[in-house]
Amino acid sequence: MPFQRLPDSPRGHITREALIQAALGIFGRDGFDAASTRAIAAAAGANQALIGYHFGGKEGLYLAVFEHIADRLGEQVLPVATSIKAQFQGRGTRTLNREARIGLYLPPLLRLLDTFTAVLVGEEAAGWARLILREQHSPSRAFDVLYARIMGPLTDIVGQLLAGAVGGAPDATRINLLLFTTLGQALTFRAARASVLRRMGWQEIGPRELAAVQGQIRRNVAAIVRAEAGR
Amino acid sequence: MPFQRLPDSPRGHITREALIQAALGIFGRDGFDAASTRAIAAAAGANQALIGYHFGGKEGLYLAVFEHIADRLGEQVLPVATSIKAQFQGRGTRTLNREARIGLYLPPLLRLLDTFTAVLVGEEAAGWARLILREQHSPSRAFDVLYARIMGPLTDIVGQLLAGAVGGAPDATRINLLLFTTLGQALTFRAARASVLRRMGWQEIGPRELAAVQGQIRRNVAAIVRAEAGR
DNA sequence: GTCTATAGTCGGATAGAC
DNA sequence: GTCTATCCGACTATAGAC
Repeated sequence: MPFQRLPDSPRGHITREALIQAALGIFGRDGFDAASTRAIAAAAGANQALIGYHFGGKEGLYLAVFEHIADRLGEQVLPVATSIKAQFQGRGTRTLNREARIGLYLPPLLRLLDTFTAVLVGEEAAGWARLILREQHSPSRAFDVLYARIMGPLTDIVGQLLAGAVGGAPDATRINLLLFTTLGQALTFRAARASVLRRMGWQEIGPRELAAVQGQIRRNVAAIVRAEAGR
Repeated sequence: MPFQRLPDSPRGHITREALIQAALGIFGRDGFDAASTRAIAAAAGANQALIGYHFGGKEGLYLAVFEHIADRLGEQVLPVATSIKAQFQGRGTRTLNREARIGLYLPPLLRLLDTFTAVLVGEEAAGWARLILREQHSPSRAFDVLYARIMGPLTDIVGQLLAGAVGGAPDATRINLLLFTTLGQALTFRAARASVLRRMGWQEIGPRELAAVQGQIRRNVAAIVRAEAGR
């Protein structure tokens, strides 16, 4: 007996979503402090007082924006990540030799990094980046949301793949250093974007440039993993 | 006949410096928008109206802060960089074989990266980072100052060392991709600091942690360079 | 749930005395 | 060069009608 579930009070729900969407854009463009609730309300086509009603205030809206970011990021990178994870469920690595380990774990690692890089330099992440980097500098409750839902699961999986490829415990310091130096290779193209564009002479990081970046990261990570596995 | 040179109007000069110093701290902690000229003046022990007098306004002070950052960064990384550069003045790379190139260019590259990493994760860069990352997202005139005086020269030298080690033109796309993926390995530990600390279980990135990071980056870059030079 | 109106604050800039 | 005093705009939050 299939029937359409009614969203609880449709009007309010629509307003909420519009405000979050607008806030994402304005917070992302101007940063938390420079963004005004007036501008957000205007962009959402909603009344400024409704921010107080729906989210309690500017900070509450900011937190709701991070929930939204976590949703979207989760949709984009976690499916790839968890499908890979499932593939290796409960598989021991002790029995494999060096070449077998690399052959098994490196390809999915490189695929996951491709996805991560694409999301990171993509259009949509531009606004998120400013907010996320702000949280990295002075973490608030929003960082907890982000870490629990995205950073944690993501680093877990990349760490497991790295550990599988080079051998060792997934949470050992050595693997974690490998992990962050690996992710950092992609992160630069977002965090140091202006410097990259200026030196490269690029106007944007479009599909062509993305492919070049992904290729370089692939080669780098392959080289690193082979070197680290070689002892 | 040695005599003390009088700074041009001593009082004003002292006030200027105090304001810049205070602004560095407050802009760095709170960001440009959240920082107030009142708080900066208070921290400097100066009068709020003097910001207008000396710098024309908040934005002028912000720019002056970047000049200061460029000064300090220049003192910390450029000496190492230029001493290395002098060492390779006018040296051609065509005549060297693979092993000779690596032996010649890799060690100074790794030394320079050590310095870069140390400065980046160091205490003093904490405040700068927020401001610099903001400029990477939406570059203003302050970015021009920073790029011309620091990022440009630094990337030039690292690019030359990489080009020397793997062979090729220093400004080719391939070298530039190598360059940014290399620098990015250090950048993460500043830009994604909160995530690093949480996953690593570190309280701070002190001398011990810095050494571990530097070691990993050394091994990574060595592996990458050897792989890239190998064709 | 949505609106108007406004209270209450705080910010950057600046005039003008010293 | 430095200070006090103040202007004026912009902001967030909220009271209260609908």
